[in-house]
Amino acid sequence: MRPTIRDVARQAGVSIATVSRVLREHENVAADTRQRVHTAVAELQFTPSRLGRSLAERRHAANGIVFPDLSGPYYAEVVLGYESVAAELGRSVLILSTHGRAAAPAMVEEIADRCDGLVVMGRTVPDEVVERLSRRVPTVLLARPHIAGIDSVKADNTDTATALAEQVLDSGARHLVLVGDPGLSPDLSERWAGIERVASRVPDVRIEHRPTTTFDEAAGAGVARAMSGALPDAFVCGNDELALGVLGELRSHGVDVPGRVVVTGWDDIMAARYAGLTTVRQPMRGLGARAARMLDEIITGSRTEPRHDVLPTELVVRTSCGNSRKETS
Amino acid sequence: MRPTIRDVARQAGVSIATVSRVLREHENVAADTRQRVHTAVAELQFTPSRLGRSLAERRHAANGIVFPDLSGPYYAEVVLGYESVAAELGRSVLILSTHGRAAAPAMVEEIADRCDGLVVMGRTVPDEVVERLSRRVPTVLLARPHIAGIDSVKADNTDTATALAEQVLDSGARHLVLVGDPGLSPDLSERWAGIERVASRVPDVRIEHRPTTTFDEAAGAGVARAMSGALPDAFVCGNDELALGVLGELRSHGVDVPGRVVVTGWDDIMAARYAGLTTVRQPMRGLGARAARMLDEIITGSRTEPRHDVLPTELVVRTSCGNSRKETS
DNA sequence: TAACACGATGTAACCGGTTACAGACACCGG
DNA sequence: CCGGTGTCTGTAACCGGTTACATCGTGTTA
Repeated sequence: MRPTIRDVARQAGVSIATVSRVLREHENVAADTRQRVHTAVAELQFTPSRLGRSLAERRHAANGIVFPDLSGPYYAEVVLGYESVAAELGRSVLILSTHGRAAAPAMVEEIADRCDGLVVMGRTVPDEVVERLSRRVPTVLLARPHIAGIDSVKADNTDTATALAEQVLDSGARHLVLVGDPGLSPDLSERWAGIERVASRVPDVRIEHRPTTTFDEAAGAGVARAMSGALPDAFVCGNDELALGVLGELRSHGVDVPGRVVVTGWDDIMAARYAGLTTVRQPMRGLGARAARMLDEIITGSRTEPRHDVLPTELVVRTSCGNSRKETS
Repeated sequence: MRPTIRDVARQAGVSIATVSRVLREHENVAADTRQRVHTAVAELQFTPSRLGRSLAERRHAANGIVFPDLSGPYYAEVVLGYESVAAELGRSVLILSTHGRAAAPAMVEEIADRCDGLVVMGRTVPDEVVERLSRRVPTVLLARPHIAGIDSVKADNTDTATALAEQVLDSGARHLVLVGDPGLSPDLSERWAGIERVASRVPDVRIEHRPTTTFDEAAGAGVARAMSGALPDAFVCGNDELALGVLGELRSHGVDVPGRVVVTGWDDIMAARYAGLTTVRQPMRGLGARAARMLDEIITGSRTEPRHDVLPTELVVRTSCGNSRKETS
């Protein structure tokens, strides 16, 4: 059995209060008493129980983050950014991947009860769950639409969607297919809205939607295959994985990209560079890091007014749309 | 203030023991009493405190995983596999990225104190720390050399290193450069050993080492640049990121791959497919999942003998070494 | 009808820390 | 020599649950 503070107290011949004082580095402990306690701690190899301490202090010194899935570079990078700031602030990190599970709300409640603050990402649990949660524990939304009174961080979708739309239209494309279900990701509806706004100002533009149930390469390839009979001028995809799927399917059938069709993605994952994909770079780690700091502000109470941050994104033009020369940057 | 079990007891007109019994679904509680408790719970929106419960039950219902970094697809995938099994087993997941920080051992001890079991990956903390840890909490090593008495899982390095070496030598290469520091990753030394064993059986093979301090593309590009004056026949890289860096550098200088030089990686990350990189596929999620199950076996006590599992890996031949036709599988 | 078993419930002691409060003791000035 | 002040330390009451054990009332059996 692991030693407790009472064992240390007995060994040092003092009370548990004194042991606690020494460990918490309180003042007003005589030097020789402090020494005796330290010796006892060392002899017993005592480390205070995190549980006991948390219960008494009424804080966990841990934060949580909830995301739909960790596959694909996007979420992993966000979580990494989050973890690194949380660690710097002396907090452990709990993760929960909801993975489309029906039990997600219960799982989120469970994790909420283990930490002092929680970040909830995009497509994980419904708004009413988030609202209930946020009443119990400080909450920051990440890549999710605002909810009144709850902090949020997201990457810009609208401005860069505009730039992306211009790039696509500049390439001469008029028949655009938007790949990905905006119902599955709040980011997507903003992106599509931005693109449609630009498109509406140009004559003869035709926009078609192709929702997918997942956001992976297989889904992208499926869309491209289904349209192989009547190709549009452009596949504008909701993320890079979809776009890479489209691109792979087209290229394997000898379709000239960007000559015949242009393709764009979103996120700028590593593979996008190697595939020459035109896309939008998001500050993935920055999102996680910012969320961690905002959460800390709420937890420590250094800020009380809610904040809604939008981090800038950047259009990255490569060969798949609008840049004829080879590029690997 | 959040309601406690005593508030519920008062509201329902019963004792806290009865409330606990109802919540834990013990038998021997009268139906109407149970009903009253449930009503009180609902009215107060009571949820038991995880801390109080953990303290009394002396278990956390949480597991931890420690890894060096989450950047790059490898660790993210492993963590994902781990999380999904842990969630299935009803355990929350704590993550800790040591990130080369000097304070890593202390951080690991901290996280160890928050969970019922811990997975420690490759290059995070020294063996003596792991041994101390494993005396306190069930531990599984992942992608780390065995330590007597401590469970471990890893992907096969030796067999596939043999296959890879044969592939490289079959391509005609005789002057091989091994990129990546085996001191930084236990996996690497096994891979290099396997390759050198094969090479030693072929006449006139010359092997050179080029350690790098990191495992990213920049490091790979740096090595290729440094050798541009006197190119070897093959760059055999410790992971895909290094290989992609090498490949990018070579191609941007018009070096013919695989005509003039062949390049191989390890891991089979997504970008490898798009870059046509010959590499070795690791069951990344499988590693995480297996570790989670092994840990569960130790925690529940369903197994007491240590186990050392090795998961199979697979050589994936693409254009960068040994396969002339285009491939995107 | 008394003895007994058993089901339902409460009491209180844990789990392992923190900390308010009180007490003991030494030293000071009037 | 006495009251006041300040330092050091211990007692005990928390934090919020679980559970062994005691208690009480009822139905069953000899």
